[in-house]
Amino acid sequence: MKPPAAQVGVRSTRQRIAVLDALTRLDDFRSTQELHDFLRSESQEVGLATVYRTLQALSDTGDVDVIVRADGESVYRLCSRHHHHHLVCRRCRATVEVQAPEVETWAEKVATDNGFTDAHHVVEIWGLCADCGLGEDHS
Amino acid sequence: MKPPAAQVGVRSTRQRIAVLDALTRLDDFRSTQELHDFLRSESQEVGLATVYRTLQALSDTGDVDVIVRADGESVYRLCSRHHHHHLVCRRCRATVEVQAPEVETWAEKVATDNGFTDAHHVVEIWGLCADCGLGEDHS
DNA sequence: AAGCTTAATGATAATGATTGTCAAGTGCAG
DNA sequence: CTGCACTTGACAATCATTATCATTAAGCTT
Repeated sequence: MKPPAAQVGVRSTRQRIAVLDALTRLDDFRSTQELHDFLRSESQEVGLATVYRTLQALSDTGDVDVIVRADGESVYRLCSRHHHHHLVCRRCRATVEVQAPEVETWAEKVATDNGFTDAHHVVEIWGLCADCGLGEDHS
Repeated sequence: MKPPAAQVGVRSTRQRIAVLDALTRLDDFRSTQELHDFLRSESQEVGLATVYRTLQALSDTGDVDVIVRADGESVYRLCSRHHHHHLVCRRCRATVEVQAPEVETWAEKVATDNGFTDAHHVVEIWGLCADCGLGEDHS
């Protein structure tokens, strides 16, 4: 009557291992497309849809951090060593990574004080970098 | 030589007034599409593209707050002049406004230290509010 | 090792939010 | 009132992400 249920569960595939390995080595927030390009640059053939699916699964299980950038694109990073933020030039897109222990503490406190749990935060600073801000003249 | 420059600046149009008015009455984070639907439900005919443009302009001038939801969609809400941040429940979307003088100072310093000028920043804290975090069980 | 069940993959179409285009409309200084 | 630059709106174009579905392969079972 009952078919002999072959198996149930998550399988370990070449593709998943490749994505996880890439995340380990990149160690920074990357979009799905970037991860996909990176894998291709190493001749690791993994379908784009599979990268999407894998990242989604990893984020569901909490193995990777996800943040949604200002343009709406999601970026992923292996959970979760040194958390840092970004200072971005709104003109040339130059990016500086910023550490901010005090902000981490502050965010955690704000969340706790308001009864929130399991809090994450996103901090982005936009401005004009030294080069772009020189002859700048906008109201 | 110089053409008699009819005018320069932002104009007050029926559409912009309608969007602003809708934001005033809704008083909560709404997506562009939601705003557009709301306007149509009141027979306020405003093109979708115009709603997008208006919200974008308002966010550029700092008249509305923008946050990017977890699904990548941007949502807007009229905001008071004073700069503040948000603590948002990722489940029920309850929002708490947060003041953070120390973060303002920090962001300004980070920008200046790196040669950036005219800096703005966005700080969002996501978590589970007291209600939603109660029987929570996510690995 | 071979069979077998079903999760996983990948090529591609579909979706949905947002932006670009451009002819037609309109606020407002003169 | 007039003219022009700012705006609008209908629709095409983008672009990230998701759905589809036939094919491949992980890993129990025998």
